[in-house]
Amino acid sequence: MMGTTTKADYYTKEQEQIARFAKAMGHPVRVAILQLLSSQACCFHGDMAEELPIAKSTLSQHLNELKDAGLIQGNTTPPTVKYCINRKNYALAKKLFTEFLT
Amino acid sequence: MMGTTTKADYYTKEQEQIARFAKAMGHPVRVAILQLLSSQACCFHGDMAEELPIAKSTLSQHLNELKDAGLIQGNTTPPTVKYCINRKNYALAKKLFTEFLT
DNA sequence: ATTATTGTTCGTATTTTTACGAACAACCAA
DNA sequence: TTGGTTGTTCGTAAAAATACGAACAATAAT
Repeated sequence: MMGTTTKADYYTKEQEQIARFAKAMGHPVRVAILQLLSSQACCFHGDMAEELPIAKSTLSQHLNELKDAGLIQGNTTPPTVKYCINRKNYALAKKLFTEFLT
Repeated sequence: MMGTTTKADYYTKEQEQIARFAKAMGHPVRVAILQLLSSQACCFHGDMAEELPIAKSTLSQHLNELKDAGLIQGNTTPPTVKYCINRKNYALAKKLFTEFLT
């Protein structure tokens, strides 16, 4: 099917990337998580579970979305998991948003 | 029910606001719309409908979400509608994101 | 070997998002 | 009045997001 333009490739990589970061930040609990991680070097899942008004299984889902978007990274040392901001992508997000919102 | 903490008021206003802006930007087509509006002073619905790979009714929905989030504003002069960036909130979003992503 | 701790995965339910075409409303032109 | 243009609203369908508790896995401690 050469020459067709599907919806998958209509948008630029940059548009997709901005949307991806933005979507990950598009829920208050994920904003709260990022702020927690950003203020304190790193954080254990359990510490966050205590702070936040959601079930631990729900927290896992949100952490996965942030991880999939590249905004955080998790370090498993069973039975605990330590999460940190992915500084490289965090900086990229800042750059993209700053340019975008001009 | 004094003294209860519902989910509605767990998050700070700032967290809610960041999430709101981010959510609005969390779809490639809405990123594309904002870029269109940002580059050319303003834009008519119809012009965007031609550029974008979605039905006009779908475009209306996306424009409404951006409007509800406060990122754009629409000026109706029937039968056309002219949309513009809401510069005040655009700047607010930039400020919030920049601080947040530090 | 049992038990306790931590976090993920599974199953499920509810809500929200995304998308489309058809129908409609509002205005201008013939 | 009859069309023509523009954009919204309606009805609907399909997909994704959100949330929870129960069950599970992996390790450390007793």
